[in-house]
Amino acid sequence: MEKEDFLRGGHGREETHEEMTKFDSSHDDSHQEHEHIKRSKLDSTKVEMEEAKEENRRLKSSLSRIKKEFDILQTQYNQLMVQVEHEEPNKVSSKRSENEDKEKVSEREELVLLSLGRRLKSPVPSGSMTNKEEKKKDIMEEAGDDDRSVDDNGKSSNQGLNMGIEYKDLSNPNEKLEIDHNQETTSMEISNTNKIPSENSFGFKNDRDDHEGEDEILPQNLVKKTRVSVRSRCETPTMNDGCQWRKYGQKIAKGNPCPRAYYRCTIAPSCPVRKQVQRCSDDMSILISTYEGTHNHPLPLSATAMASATSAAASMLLSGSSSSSSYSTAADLHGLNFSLSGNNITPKPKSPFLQTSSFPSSSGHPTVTLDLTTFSSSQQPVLSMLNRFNSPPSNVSRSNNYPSTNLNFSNNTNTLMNWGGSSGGIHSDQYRAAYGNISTHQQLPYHNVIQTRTAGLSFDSFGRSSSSHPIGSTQTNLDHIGIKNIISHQVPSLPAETIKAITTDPSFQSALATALSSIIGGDLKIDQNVTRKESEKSP
DNA sequence: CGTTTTTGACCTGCGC
DNA sequence: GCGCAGGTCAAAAACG
Repeated sequence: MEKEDFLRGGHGREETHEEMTKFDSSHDDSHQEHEHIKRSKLDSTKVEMEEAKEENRRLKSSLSRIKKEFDILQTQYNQLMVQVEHEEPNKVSSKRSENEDKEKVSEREELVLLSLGRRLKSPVPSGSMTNKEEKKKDIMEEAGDDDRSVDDNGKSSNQGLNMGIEYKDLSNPNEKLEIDHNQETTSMEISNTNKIPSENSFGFKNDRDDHEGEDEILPQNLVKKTRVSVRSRCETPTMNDGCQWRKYGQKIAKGNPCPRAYYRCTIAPSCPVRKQVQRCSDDMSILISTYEGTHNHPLPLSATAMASATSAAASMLLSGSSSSSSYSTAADLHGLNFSLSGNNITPKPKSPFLQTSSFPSSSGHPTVTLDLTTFSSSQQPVLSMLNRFNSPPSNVSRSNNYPSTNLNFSNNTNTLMNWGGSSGGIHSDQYRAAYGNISTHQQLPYHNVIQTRTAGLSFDSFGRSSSSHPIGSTQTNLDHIGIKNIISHQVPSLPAETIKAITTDPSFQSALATALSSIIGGDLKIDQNVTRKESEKSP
């Protein structure tokens, strides 16, 4: 018994011991592994936490910076208002005193708003009134709906970035400059406080300036006619810019065998935004999309990106025009080329910008052109980011060498811009791959990238040149992000100082920043929906 | 059947 | 005033 027990027990014990030892050792191993994994997980979590904290800090500092900027702008606005009030009596004409309302209206019109935010108008079915009535209504609304706009802003979802230019009431300081860095609303104003001269800065022949009764109409028309033209290489009939368009006409323009198609925005029934699409006669692969007007509704994010980019261009046009004496004739501005080219690899023998015979801008509208047809091999574009929203993965270089400090509008060398609807929207992994790199390399929020250095010459928010403006402290160093390249040699009438001034214009930068932010921080679902719809339309 | 596209007619502005 | 060109309208056709 004892022996048996001993043997059994001993054996059993031994066995158990062995097993225990085995178990212990294996358990130790696995435990150690487990611990190791746990520790590494913990470490990575800690790292993530640290990163999050760091990000949080950055965001906080950015927020405080933005607040400061806002304060500065508000102060400026107040000062300006005081100034305007002081100046007013000197300017008073007998007719003005007769009609003070008109005066206020014209004052409002001196302030050009590049609204990247939402500004609702009461949606009146456009079909219910004639064209003239509608135009009249537009004018009346522009002049008189300021109170409502505050209300509307409150109501709005603030998601949209309106491409285009509006007039805004000076009397509401809260609406002065509105930059929501949650990337939902960005509003930018450029005031032509220098006055739009008879031969105004856009070079319009302005017969009506003599007629004071029509003063309020003229600048309105002037701004309404400001267009932003986007040249891009695109195989599809239309460029998918995120908006929904309905074709309402087609014409064969003189000098171009390709028909010009006319589209209007159908996101909102009363949206006045129009688009013209035409192929370049010299290079059929180039699609010229010309935008005109201001969206009065929230835009899908992909559209906001394009809208902000084009707004930036329009802003540039306005800034340049209001600041440079060289803009005295239509020829100077007309065809101001907002070329987004980087280092042109293949120099063009003849600038396509100058082929105005087939160019939409030939109609006499001041037009800014974003040229997305010239490429740079080393620089990553802002607008190719837009492209990412719409292009199939094969068309997008999965760049691991994103020079986040050297953003450019130009596209990748061999990438054909594919804005067309054949794509199904951005692939999120692609998006992550692209922008993950930015964060890996530098992890800079866009405004950190933007606000890097102070440029010597700047514009104030009203388009006037100033060398020591408070905003200068937050100047974008556009050189730093490669945006200097957007002013190309194709703007011969602009002096270098002006070019620098334009590119350092805070308004311009804001718009760019918004464009960037709306791209980088965007919610892709909306975009995908829109893109899907667009792709369904495409043949 | 509702929406979009097509397309000829019409409107508007501009130059002569 | 006329002609031209750009832009828009709206009915019909096409489409989903």
